[in-house]
Amino acid sequence: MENDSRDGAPPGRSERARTATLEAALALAAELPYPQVTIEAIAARAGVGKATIYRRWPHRGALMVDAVAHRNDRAATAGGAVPDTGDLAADLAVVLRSVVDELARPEWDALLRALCVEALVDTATRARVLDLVVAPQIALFAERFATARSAGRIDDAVGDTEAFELVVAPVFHRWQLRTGPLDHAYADAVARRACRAMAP
Amino acid sequence: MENDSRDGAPPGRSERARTATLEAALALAAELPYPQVTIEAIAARAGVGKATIYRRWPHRGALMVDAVAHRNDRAATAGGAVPDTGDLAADLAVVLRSVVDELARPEWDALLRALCVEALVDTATRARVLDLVVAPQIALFAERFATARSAGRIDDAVGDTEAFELVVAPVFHRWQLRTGPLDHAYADAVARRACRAMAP
Amino acid sequence: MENDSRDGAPPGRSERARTATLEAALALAAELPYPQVTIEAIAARAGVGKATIYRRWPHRGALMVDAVAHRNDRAATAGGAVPDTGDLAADLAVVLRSVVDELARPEWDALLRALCVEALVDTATRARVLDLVVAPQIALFAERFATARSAGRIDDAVGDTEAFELVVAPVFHRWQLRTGPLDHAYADAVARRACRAMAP
Amino acid sequence: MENDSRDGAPPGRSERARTATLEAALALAAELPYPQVTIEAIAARAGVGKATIYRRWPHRGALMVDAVAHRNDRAATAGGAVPDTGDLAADLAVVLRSVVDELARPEWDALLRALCVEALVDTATRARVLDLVVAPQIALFAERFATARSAGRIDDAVGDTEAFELVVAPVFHRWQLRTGPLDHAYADAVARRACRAMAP
DNA sequence: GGGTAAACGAGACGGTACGTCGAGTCTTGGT
DNA sequence: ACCAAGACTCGACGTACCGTCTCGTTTACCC
Repeated sequence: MENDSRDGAPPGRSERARTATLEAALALAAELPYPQVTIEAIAARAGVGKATIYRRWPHRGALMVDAVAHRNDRAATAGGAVPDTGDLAADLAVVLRSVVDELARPEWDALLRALCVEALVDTATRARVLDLVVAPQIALFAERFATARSAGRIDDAVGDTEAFELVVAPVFHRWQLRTGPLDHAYADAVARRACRAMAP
Repeated sequence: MENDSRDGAPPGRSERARTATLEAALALAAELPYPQVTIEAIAARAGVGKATIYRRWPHRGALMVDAVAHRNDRAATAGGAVPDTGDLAADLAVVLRSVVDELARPEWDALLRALCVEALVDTATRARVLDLVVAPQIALFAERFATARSAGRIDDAVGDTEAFELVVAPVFHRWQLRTGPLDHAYADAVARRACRAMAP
Repeated sequence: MENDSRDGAPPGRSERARTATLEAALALAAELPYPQVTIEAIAARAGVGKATIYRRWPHRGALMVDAVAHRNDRAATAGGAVPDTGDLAADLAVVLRSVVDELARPEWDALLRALCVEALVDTATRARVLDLVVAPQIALFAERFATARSAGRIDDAVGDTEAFELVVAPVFHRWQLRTGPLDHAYADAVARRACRAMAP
Repeated sequence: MENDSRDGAPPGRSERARTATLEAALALAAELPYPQVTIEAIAARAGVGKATIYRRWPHRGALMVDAVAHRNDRAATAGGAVPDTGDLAADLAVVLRSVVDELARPEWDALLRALCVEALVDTATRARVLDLVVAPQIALFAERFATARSAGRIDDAVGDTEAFELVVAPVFHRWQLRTGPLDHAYADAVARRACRAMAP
């Protein structure tokens, strides 16, 4: 169960090095401005040689993606699936509120910003972010969307990704550009509006 | 006589150096991966001393923001105001299509990614981006929103920023994370859904 | 009386600028490591524009030579001529002792080191040092040497320069390389040995 | 295996980098005005990173001293010991002539001037010059002085350093300030006079 | 005594080198 | 056999001066 280097790397004696590296990356991303989260600093913090890092990841971006995925493995991210009380807007509001709360925590905020930077700078990294971080998030919503769709609350023409975007994009946008306060009120408003947008 | 600096800005005697720097920054951002858009490269391309750049801008981020603002000064942003045919969804669709088209142009795509990177890395830069780039965009929509609001197509509770986010955020999200194709069809769908979301 | 720029420069309104520059150069040479005695620092200290300095001197070396000459104009350097008590060795010892004392004063030490650096780095400057600083020193000894020569204490084959070198070179050498203590005892020994060396 | 650094010196793994740096420094000092002998130029010429130089030497001065010492290691200094024909003046004249000849070679002249500049600018460097360059020279004379002393040609009160200075200082002085021609005739005269000066 | 030209202070300009830091590669020792 | 440690080359960082160049602003001289 993932005790192996992610991409079929030689069975590598030390899972330890891998874990230490990922943890160090997470820790540094949380406590330093991102440009100071250098491979050198990560290696030092992890008590690992730089070569050991380069042997496993081609660049910092790839490492950071794995670090976030690693973190998400440990804590089933945003509390698992979307609740289903029958009231779609309310259920989405609950999730968005918790998303907003997480984004308010500096570590997670910094980590996500780091991830976005890497995704913006390199296309391949962006694809990895999509697969390992965004797609799982969409999957968490998919089930609830399916229910809502069969209850006639979501237009059949609106796919899971599209629905996800209607719900999450405004929060993402406001988080990244800080066009306004990112609070529970905003989460509620977005949930409500998104429901209307998706309605048949 | 061109011996004037921007807006009574402190020092800058020669506008020439300023302009050359901004143009060089734009050109390099368009043709190189962003990490290679170094101050050194910009200075060389602009035929300007590094010190001249550092005398005007504290870091690359500030310079890039000004470069984008400079570009927007020259080309009245994305074609000026939002059209008003009376059909809000159609009008927004027109704008979103042109936004999508612009984002498909590699130079603008690269430039915007650069801007986002800087905004993600430094809070002060993010604020500048908001003021100099995002706010003007919102302003372009504001008039149309006002009309729509008085025509009863937008809920009075939805402010300009909020409305802007409902319209633009999904496109922004898809552009940044490439969760799906970013084309005219998507622009139309988003415009339509956003209108419903904003309705009273 | 030297109230004019040294080399027939246009009648130059301000002797003040010239003097202030030279004094600033002397002051800085006395208080800073020589590499920090920059034209920029001298200009700032003198309250003078950099261009004003470059208008008068082609490089720092030329400026420093003039500065030393300026200083020597003010204070008839090492107390004027060599005494003549009839005892050559004793007379020379008196002078060498005062030379040693001067070299022990940090300002003069630093200034001379600066001068030597410039002379070592540029041939033209070396020539100027020779003319404006060393030759006058030799001249101070010449009269005493003449007396000694007619008293049969100096071989007629030994010219003034040669005699000067026999007397001063060991002190200069020891000052520059610190091969040993540079004190009155050494001054006396050198004076005595030099007399024997010069004898017919 | 050449993997050894100088004298059990702390880090330096590759002797290659060290040697290349020293040779480059010597070459550049011989062919450029000293202010152009920059660390950057040395690194480039040596095919070595600047950091590698700074890792080994704190400033250019220290590097130049080692470079000269390195050169002297390769070519047993100025032809080895002072000859001993029984005639002290003649023996010293031979040596001084070869010193004069060496100083006439532009490379050695330039190198020595560089060394003097560094010694004049920094006290610690001066001490290193003394230890690594001057002291060995004195040692070469010491043996001959000892012989001469027991032959009653040198006053017992004149130590090796003092004797060395009497012999070499005039040449050094004339070399540095060019008070007159630096040729064999001068070498002979100085040797002769120095012998008289040292006599009991 | 007012008008003009020069020299001035200030300091921005295009450059070069500084000394530092990190990237990514490679070598050495230790376990 | 693999790994931490860290030296290696390379290149960008941000700073400091270089020597040149505009700028207005004083003077000092000549009408």
